[in-house]
Amino acid sequence: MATLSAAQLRERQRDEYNAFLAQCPGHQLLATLSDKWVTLVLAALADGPRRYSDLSRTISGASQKMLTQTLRKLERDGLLARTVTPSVPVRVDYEITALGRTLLPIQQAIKHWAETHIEQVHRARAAYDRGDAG
Amino acid sequence: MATLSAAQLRERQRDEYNAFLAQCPGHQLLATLSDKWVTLVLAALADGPRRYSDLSRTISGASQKMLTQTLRKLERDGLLARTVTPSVPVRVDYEITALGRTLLPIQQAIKHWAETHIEQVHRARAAYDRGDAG
DNA sequence: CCGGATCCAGAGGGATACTG
DNA sequence: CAGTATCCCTCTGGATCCGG
Repeated sequence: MATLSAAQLRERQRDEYNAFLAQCPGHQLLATLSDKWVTLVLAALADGPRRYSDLSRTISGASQKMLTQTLRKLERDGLLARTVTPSVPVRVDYEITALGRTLLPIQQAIKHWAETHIEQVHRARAAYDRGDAG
Repeated sequence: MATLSAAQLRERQRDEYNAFLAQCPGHQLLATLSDKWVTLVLAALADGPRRYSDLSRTISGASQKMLTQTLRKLERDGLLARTVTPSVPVRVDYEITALGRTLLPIQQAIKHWAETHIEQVHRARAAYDRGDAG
């Protein structure tokens, strides 16, 4: 019998690729960037430090779970800094780091491409949905 | 009673934001870019046209469902072109479009940032996971 | 005030079988 | 060869309650 069935082989290759993806820097960045709330958080912090509750109000669509989770992830990646002031009700401030700031131009580039080409994309979609072949 | 409970208000704001996201060009692009297979497909087609089965072999981790779905989405967005040759076994070729090519520099920029800064991120993560506060 | 823990629904992704 | 249709399962994201 063969060492591996076709299905097993495919599965292994998929696993290998997933393992590769987990290592791939580009994909890690993409994963971060495309996170639903990351862009908002970074944008909110671009102007200066903010308190948790402040962010929560600004990014009003996010549940605290998601906001906290997003902030933790960004903090872990060194993209923003968390400062706890042990006053009586605790006070927590978040601030974008130098590393985090280097990400802003990338976001701008993406935004720029998107704004420049989105109409072409929309036209292509409209044509496709009409059933145009050429 | 109040017009809206706090929960209802939050829900509405979340819906509004989701609606906004669906319209936001930047996020649409991010959604495309961060799709698990898009990068691979675009990269595979950067050198020239390819047949479906060829792509399937190159991107061996993807199921046909995912490959087809990815190709369809990219075709719909006008990022690549699909050519059907009605020979006896049907032949389908995929080719990147001019619009699709303008995306490659963005991918490169992302890749570049990632490769340049990933070590800082990894160090930050290691420090964070060790429990370093500062 | 900040956020951890738990539970739950819905979307995304995959295996398999079938069609032109 | 190049898909389409179906079922299933994991994984993300959100609500809610609880603790420091």
